[in-house]
Amino acid sequence: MIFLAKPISEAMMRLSGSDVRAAALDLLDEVGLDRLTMRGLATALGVQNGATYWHFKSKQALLEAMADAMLAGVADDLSPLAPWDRRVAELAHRLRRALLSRRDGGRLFATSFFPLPNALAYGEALVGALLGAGLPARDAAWTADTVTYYVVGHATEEQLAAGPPASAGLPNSAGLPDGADLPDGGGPADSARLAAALHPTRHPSLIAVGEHLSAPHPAEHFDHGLTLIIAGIAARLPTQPTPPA
Amino acid sequence: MIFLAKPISEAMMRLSGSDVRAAALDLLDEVGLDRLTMRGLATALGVQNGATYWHFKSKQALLEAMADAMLAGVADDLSPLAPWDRRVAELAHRLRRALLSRRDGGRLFATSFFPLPNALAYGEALVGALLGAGLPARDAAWTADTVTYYVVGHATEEQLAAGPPASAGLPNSAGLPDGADLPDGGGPADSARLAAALHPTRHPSLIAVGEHLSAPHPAEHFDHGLTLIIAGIAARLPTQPTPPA
DNA sequence: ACCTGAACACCGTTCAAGT
DNA sequence: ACCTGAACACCGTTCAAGT
Repeated sequence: MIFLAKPISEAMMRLSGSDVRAAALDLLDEVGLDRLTMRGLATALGVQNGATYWHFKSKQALLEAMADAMLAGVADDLSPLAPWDRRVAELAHRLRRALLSRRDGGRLFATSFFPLPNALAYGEALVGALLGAGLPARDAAWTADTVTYYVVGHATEEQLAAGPPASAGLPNSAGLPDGADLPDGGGPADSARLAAALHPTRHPSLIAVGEHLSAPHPAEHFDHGLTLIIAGIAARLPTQPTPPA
Repeated sequence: MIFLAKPISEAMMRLSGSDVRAAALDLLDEVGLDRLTMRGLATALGVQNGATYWHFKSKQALLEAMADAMLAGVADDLSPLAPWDRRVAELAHRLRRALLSRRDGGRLFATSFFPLPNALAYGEALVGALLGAGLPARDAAWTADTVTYYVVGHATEEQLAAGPPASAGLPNSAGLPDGADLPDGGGPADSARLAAALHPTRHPSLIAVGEHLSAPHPAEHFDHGLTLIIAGIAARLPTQPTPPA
């Protein structure tokens, strides 16, 4: 009993940086980004308030580490012989999946800064695919930005539409009845608010497309825009689209 | 003197909701979104702490009002006879300009919710242009989303790259020497950090496009992606692109 | 109607001191 | 090396009471 290699209980265990990061990601799923607090994290870890600051110098540093951890594996084993457009689509889908894997993951990533390892691996693979398609350096870099803005923007909106019960109002909403009533998030409330704001003569086009303004099938919605962007890339490729004439 | 229609000094004046909103937008320019505080706003207005809560029920409500005020006029006088692609480009440029008109305007808009009047007017004009191009309802609605994600994502990144001295670290950085040393923001520091993180064998593509990763000409960078998206829209139009064969 | 004064329930961060 | 205890300097929000 005395020389157990790993203690069974986690209580009284010393923390590692990745313990802190993992607990922070779990807490994020529980409470959302706006309610994620260093004090709450310390409580979840069973330590005192300042303890986490030995592992991360600031909340911002922890958030960046969380963002990058969320992207683990996004660029792994990407088939290098697949055509460029399939590789781009695959990377976009993987980034989307990574961002959706945690509550408010899109916003978390968006407020982070760039040069962390998994984000770099994603960028490397994406730019590589675009260079492979024949784009010149400048176009490859800038096109990668366009794709990434789209993926992050889409994921952020999707998560905002799905789950603002705990993160919409700022930190305080203290006495909510913990309602897990609605099946799929906050969609219906949002689209009702939107419908109420539409005006028959001022917003004829919005009313004409009405039902499609709040997309109930985010995956289809995502693919629509992604396909659009990839079509735009293809249309500008040096040689490919129009056979010589 | 006694019956002056409008008092000369603003001191002791009662506030209107738009006074509060305007002061909040000015304060945003001064301190950035992360340091924008209800208490600082009250101080700037020369009133006590809780005074602003008579005009806006919460900080979130004020932020939404600010976001929409920032968009004032985005959809005004849009030439209805211009071709669809010019109208889309014009709207995208106008939204960009609106977001850039205030510090952290992109982030402010992104964390806001949708159905406010100026945002609706923008959406109406954009969807109208896309319907006019011949897109079916669903495609028009979803394509408008794609364009808007791009514009907001781009503006957010541009402002993040340009000005994080006051909003990068969370609210506390108390004792900074108020340095207005660097000419154009924080660009060089960021690209140095990025260059340092690049690894010759792990990131060959990123290194190959190196100089283009941090774009010094945001307007060109913006147009690149916008043109790409518009080309993607054109490529999917029901009839236009390929003459019958 | 509009604001003050004062409180309530929080925050992120630092840092001597302990082990 | 890793954490405690306690403090510092803040927050958003509410609300009786004033005018």
